Amino acid sequence: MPRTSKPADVRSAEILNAAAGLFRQHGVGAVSIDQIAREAGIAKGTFYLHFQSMRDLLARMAEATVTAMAENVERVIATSESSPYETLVLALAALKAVEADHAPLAQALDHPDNVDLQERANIALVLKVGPLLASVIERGCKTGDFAVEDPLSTIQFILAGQAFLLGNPRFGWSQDEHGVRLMATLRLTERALGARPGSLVSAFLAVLAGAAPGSAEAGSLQS
Amino acid sequence: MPRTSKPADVRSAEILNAAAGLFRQHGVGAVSIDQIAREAGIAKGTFYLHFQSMRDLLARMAEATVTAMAENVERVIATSESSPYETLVLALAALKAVEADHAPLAQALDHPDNVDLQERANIALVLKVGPLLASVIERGCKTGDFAVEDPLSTIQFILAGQAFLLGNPRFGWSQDEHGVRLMATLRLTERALGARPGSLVSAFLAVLAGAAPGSAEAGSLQS
Amino acid sequence: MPRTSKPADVRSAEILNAAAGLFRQHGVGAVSIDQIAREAGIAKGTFYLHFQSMRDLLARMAEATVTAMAENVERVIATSESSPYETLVLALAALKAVEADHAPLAQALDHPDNVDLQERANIALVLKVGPLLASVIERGCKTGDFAVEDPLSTIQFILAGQAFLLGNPRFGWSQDEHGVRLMATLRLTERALGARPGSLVSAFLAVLAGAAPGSAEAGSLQS
Amino acid sequence: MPRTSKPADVRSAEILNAAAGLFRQHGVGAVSIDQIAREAGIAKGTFYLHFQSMRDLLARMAEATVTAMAENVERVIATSESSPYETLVLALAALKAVEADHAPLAQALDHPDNVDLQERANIALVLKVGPLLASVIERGCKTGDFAVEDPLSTIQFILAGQAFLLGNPRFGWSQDEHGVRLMATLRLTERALGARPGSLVSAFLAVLAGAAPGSAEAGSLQS
DNA sequence: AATGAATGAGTGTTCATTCAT
DNA sequence: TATGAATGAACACTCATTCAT
Repeated sequence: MPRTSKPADVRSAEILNAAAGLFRQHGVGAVSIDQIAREAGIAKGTFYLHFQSMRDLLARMAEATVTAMAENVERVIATSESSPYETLVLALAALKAVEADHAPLAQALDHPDNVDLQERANIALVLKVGPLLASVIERGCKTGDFAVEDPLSTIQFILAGQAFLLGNPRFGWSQDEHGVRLMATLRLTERALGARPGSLVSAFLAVLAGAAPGSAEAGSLQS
Repeated sequence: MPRTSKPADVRSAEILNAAAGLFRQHGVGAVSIDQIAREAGIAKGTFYLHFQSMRDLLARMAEATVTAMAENVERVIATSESSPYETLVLALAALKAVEADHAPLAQALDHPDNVDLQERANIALVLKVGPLLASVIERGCKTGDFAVEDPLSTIQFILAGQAFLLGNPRFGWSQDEHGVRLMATLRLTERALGARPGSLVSAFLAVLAGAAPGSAEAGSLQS
Repeated sequence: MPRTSKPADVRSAEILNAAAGLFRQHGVGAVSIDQIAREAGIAKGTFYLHFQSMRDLLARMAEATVTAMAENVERVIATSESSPYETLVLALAALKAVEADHAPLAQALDHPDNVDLQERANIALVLKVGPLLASVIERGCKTGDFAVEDPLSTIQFILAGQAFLLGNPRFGWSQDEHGVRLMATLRLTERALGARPGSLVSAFLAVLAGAAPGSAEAGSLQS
Repeated sequence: MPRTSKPADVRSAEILNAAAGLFRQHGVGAVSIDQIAREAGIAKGTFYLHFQSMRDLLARMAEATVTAMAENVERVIATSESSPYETLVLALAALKAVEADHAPLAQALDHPDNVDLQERANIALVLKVGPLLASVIERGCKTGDFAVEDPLSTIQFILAGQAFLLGNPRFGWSQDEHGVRLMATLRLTERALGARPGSLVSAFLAVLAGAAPGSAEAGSLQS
């Protein structure tokens, strides 16, 4: 009822945050625009001043998340002065960090019902982040750390498998099952990249033990 | 209006088939129970005699599909007398065959809107078919054809990556892009399984050149 | 809340009547489907079981009204054994009678806001009833009672003028003003049809004084 | 954003014109105040500085149109030195001219959805222009050119019939059908006014053949 | 006199589910 | 078992109007 005017981008962000919170609690499919407006402290009509439709909201939320992820990864790559091994692991960890930073936005993607939203992000991730990581691998190929024929296709496959197998809450892995699969993923990645056996695994453990960028329990990108 | 009584399982199968056809055409989200009932030639109320809800229908449809896939793979494995290489490739081909044979049920999963349904199937696939293929790999480890520490986790990751990266219509890969990623996937699989370089790729090409195994012997989904 | 099932045509008629009543009170533009459903004692969803949309309702209501008018006029013409003069006047009176018979359906057209609805009826009236009356006039031309070159165009013009000038509540004529215009209309019609001066006027007065078919205060067709 | 201040009547006229243009394109029912404001180059709030509501806008637009028509007719009558026949025909032509000159305002009334607006104009026309033409007819009665008892009622009926039957796009007359009805109308008018057979028809044809009077000298609606 | 972001009641429509027959 | 008319909560979205600036 009190009429508070705010810059468009601030309002958009508030709505996006309100929506993300509700999505996390109930899943995208169970949240109405009415609820979002209420949560954001605005009238229903105001929602439509900033978003064309629910679909529009979803798209923009997914885009914002992946953009943040790509930016994070890019920064890490540009900054890193370590070996390709560690750069790759740092980049993967940076990906995970977005979930902590952009909470609850990123976490909204976790709900079992949000497959649609999650998928948009995953696909954009494979397409946007894939090339970034491929460049790291190519560098590794020159240094002799890696040996792959088709870095882009390979890393995209790995991102896809990881996003789907480890990032999907529906599998309902126990912590142990998750750990086993994470290790298998790292070993698979080592082999796929033609890296020295154990190299990525140890680099990953080193990062975990070290500055642990992003989140302590790091391990999966999406979940 | 003609009141035809049928055994419960026959009716269920008819409804499932009617639904699959509509899902393929319009996507799950755009199909109402009204339409399904009409397509199945029954009254709306009758639908609820056989399915508790739309959610129930979706779950059972996904389950039926994956069950058929698992049965197909199992049959291939039990029958095959070839090397583990070829058995594995035959099994993967049998998996794909279900999509062709069990149309329109299997194909319904292809529609962009049906991610939810598709995912249920993919997850069940990873959980059900993964162990079957893992057993083939274990056999290969004993014969020295493969060398992996954790066959189950590894093949599950690969199934996941493949299901997501190659099975998802939203990526919109061109035929070329698809081919590149398929080859990268096979090479990645070779390495991940510790197989001789080129072995899987050539086995796969051999199968392709051969009798296109799998599709011919496929059974019916609802049987 | 009590679930009462009725034949489709009965329900349709009930809804039509409920709608007509509300339209008369508030005008078509101010009546929501919610209100109609409440008035008809059904759930909102039930409305859509019988009418595709509000537009559909309007169209069917207008059609029903005009159909009744045309049938009334046709019956009068078929039955009448009087002179063309009287037949014509009787037919015009029968038109008016529909308002009494089909109340409140016909009266709904009276509200100032219902121009759209009213117009559909008026147009259908001109097109459907025009030819019927034209046939009477043609008969009159042969008997020498009338003398017109183009009976159809002429009577359609007269129906149009009368529907608009006398049937439109927005003019807000006083009873006197209305009477003056009615008489002028009759004299104009006499002349337009080439009838003997005073003939129609007196026939009209005779009908009024006689059996007064339809409604006592007859005089205008639409209002 | 540029805050341009203008006299109230200029702004009103601009808004009226903007609205008329949109009404013509989309029909009154499909035009929002948002659109009108945008078209007029003002903010939404400014609209309400000049018009109380949409209803108000419609009423004033109809009034403006008819006022222009009445002024046109009055000017013709005052100026004309011809016979009552020709004066009458000239006046009727001047009426039609407004539709051409005051486009898009006048033409907005032509859209099928704008019946409400059209009607307001038609009614005002009958009430305002009717008396003007009646005076011409009265003059004609004195000169013996016409012979009518009640000039006002008669000409009002004729205006009504003509406005409704010939001015209503919903009838969908073909050009031929329209022509037939126009001629019938003229003959009917001759008879109704007691004019010499053929007199009006030939006067009308003469005017058509002449300088297409009316359109040239028409004034501006908002002036 | 002008702005335009904010309001919120209101709309038409859908559809999973129920239940009297 | 089967029917299908009836239900009604829920939904996305619109738009005339207000008011703080």
